[in-house]
Amino acid sequence: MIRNKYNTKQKDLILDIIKKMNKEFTINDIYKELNGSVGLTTIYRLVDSLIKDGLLHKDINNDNVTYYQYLEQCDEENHFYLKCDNCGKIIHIDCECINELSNHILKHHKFITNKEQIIINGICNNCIKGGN
Amino acid sequence: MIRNKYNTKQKDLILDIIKKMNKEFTINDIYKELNGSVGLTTIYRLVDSLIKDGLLHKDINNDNVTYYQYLEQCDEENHFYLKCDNCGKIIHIDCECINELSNHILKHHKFITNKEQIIINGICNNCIKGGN
DNA sequence: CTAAGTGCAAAATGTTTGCATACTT
DNA sequence: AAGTATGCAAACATTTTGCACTTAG
Repeated sequence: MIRNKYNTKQKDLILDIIKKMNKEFTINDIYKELNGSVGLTTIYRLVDSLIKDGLLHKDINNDNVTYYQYLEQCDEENHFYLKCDNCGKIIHIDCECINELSNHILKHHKFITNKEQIIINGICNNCIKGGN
Repeated sequence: MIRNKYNTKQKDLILDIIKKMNKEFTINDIYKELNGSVGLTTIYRLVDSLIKDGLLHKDINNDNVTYYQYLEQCDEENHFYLKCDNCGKIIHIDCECINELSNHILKHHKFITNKEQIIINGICNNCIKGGN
C-alpha cells in the first residue's frame, strides 16, 4: 500500500487533533477524542506513516504505555527539541548552540548527530515554577 | 514487594548478561541467552527495577519492539550518551561540551536538562566507515 | 474504473498478575 | 521464621492482519 496518496475525511480528522495537542498522547487519546468516528486501525495506520515521515516522535514509558508527540517541522539547520519529563510537552528550539554541539561531537567524538530529531529531556520552565 | 533486597542466582545471571551486551537488547534476547534457566517473568521484573534505578534505558522502535540498553554509570558531571541509530550501540562520553550546552539551555531557554540521561542519536564512527 | 483507504472481527504478540513454591537473610 | 523472589499458567492489553466494503482520483 502506498502511503497517503488519497486525502480522506479520516486523515484530516486525525491530523487536526494531533496538531492541536501540544503534548504527548496515546492512540487511545485520539480515538476517544474522535468519539468513535474513526476506527482504531485507521489511527494506528496513519500514526505509523506519520512516524515514518518524521512528523511524530514515539516513546514508551515505564508502565509500557506508548506515547506519541507531534514535532513541529522546521527547515532551520539549528533546531532541536526539549522534552519535559514532568508534563510531557515538547518545546521546539531554534538556536545556534545545538549546531556547535553537533560540530564538536563530529570533530572530537566522531559521531554524526541526527540533526532532524535531537530531543533533550529535562524539566520545563512551567514545571520548574510548579505549574501543575 | 521491596526491590532487590535479596541477592539471587537469577539476578546475578541477568545482570551479567546485561552488562556484557554493549548494544541494545530485548527481553527475549536475555531470555534466549539464559537458555531458559531464568523465567521470563523474572527478567521483566528485574529489568523494570533496573530502569527505575537508572541503570537501563528503554526505547521502542517503529515496529513496536521494545529495546533496553545498559547505561554505564558515571559520577562525572559532564557525561552523556551517543546512541547509534544504525547499530544500536550506546557510547558513553565524558566531555565538558555537554555541560556548556546544559548551562546555555538553562540560561537562555529556561529548561533544566536531565543530566543523568542525555542521549543523542546519530551514526557512530564504525557505521560511518561502513562497519557492518 | 482502479487504486487506495477504512473498519470490523479475529489473530498474534507482548506484558502483567495471582499464587504456590523456593530461597535469603 | 519472616520476608522476598521465582516461575508457571492465566489474564490482560495492545497492536496487527485478513478481508469485504467504501471512497478518492
